[in-house]
Amino acid sequence: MNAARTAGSVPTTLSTTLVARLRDSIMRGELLPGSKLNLDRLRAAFGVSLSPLREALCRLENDGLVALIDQRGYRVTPVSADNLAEIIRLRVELEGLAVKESIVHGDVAWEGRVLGTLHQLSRCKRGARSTEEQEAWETAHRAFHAELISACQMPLLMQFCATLHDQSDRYRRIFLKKHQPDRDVPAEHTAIAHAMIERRTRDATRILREHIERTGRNIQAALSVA
Amino acid sequence: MNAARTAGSVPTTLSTTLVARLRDSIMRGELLPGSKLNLDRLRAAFGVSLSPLREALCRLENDGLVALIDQRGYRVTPVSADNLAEIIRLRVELEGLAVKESIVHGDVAWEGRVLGTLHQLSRCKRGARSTEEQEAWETAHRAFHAELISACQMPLLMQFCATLHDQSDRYRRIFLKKHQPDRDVPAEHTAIAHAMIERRTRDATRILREHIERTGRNIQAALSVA
DNA sequence: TCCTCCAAGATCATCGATTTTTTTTGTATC
DNA sequence: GATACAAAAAAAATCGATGATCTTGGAGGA
Repeated sequence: MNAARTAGSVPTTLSTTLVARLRDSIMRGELLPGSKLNLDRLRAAFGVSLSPLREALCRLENDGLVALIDQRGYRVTPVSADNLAEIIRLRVELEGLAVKESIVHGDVAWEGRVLGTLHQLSRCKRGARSTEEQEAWETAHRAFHAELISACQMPLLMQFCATLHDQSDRYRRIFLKKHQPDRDVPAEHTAIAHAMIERRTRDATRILREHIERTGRNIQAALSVA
Repeated sequence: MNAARTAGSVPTTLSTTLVARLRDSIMRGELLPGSKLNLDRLRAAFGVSLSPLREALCRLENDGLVALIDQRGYRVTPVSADNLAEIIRLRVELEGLAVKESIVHGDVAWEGRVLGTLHQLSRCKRGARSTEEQEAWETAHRAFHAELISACQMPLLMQFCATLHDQSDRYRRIFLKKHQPDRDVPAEHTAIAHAMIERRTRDATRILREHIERTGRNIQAALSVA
């Protein structure tokens, strides 16, 4: 899963391109949680045939963004407080484990990549005006978190983390649209990166946990109002 | 994922039926790890068209049993010592977490279901002669492990565990085909079940870990010979 | 003898149309 | 006015065929 995002190669098939386009629509909340996905309308909207569309949707199922019910088509995965709570809980557990392993196995090249993505992220403006700036921040943010755990030498774990991260991002992007950052997020990112590079395992996992859980609480608050 | 297996409803679409049939073929090792899956031959072999076949394969990707490469078709997921090691490691971590939560949230009905599946498992003969008996044991074994963690109230975690369990089962079924059980597996199952019901969290997680890791070591041994 | 390039065959990806199932709508009955 | 049934419409699932891409094997040249 996340093939279109993690693979370095250029997407060559229509299906693969569609996966990315559909994912963006869902992540941005254009396709609302729980809403039915009419295949014929989607087909027309994206200008493709049914085969690649079905395949793309099937691949999004891996990422937990859509769900298929036999004879009844696809729906965007619904949101709920319970579901969000589990995502947060699992992110803490799994990213925590991945961070520990990354600290053990990371070499100098990895340290460089972590600082590199941190720098790129710092150059993006949060709460940006334009959509492009916002997208740039999202991409950089995702890349940074992926890089932190990239040295853990556990591909499956990295995949689980990426899936959970995507799902949690969807909640954040839908429910914290107008939310002004109430805390110094860049400082938190810097703190995590340095703790990891300096092999302060306890600090790294603690800061990461607080980082994830605080975002989770903010979303929960917005979710319970809606 | 694992929809065909976990859902109580009867599979109604061709795709859903195909998922189960293909899964069995891969789990049994009939379709060899790393082997290319020729769509045309599979289509003919199963007597279906390309559309449901592609969809079924796509769904098996979720379970990590096949992998798609653009313009180059599907392959059965290859096996490796590293991959197995990660599966074992993650099973210990994730099932361990799920067991703890299940112990916290499990009620009397759950205790009953655990003992029920344990009993059914005990009535199946391991290392059975016939294929049917072997399949019956596999099904009962999977159901037992699923029931242990069914009270954890974390659907995503249960899904992760089911996926990892399937993958680890594939290794066991392929590489321990002729393997005679070298230990008292039924006693281990009984010990885990009772530890959980009696809320001895430390015992439960420890026995489960040993259970998983010992099987893992046996497979690793067979794998390194092959 | 070995390498490179090209054409033929095989295979994957996509399409438009058909079949099957579900959902909606309209009508008759209680 | 509500409920049950039947027909029509909508939608999903599947199919067979076409177009695009990759792979294989052989001819030509170094």
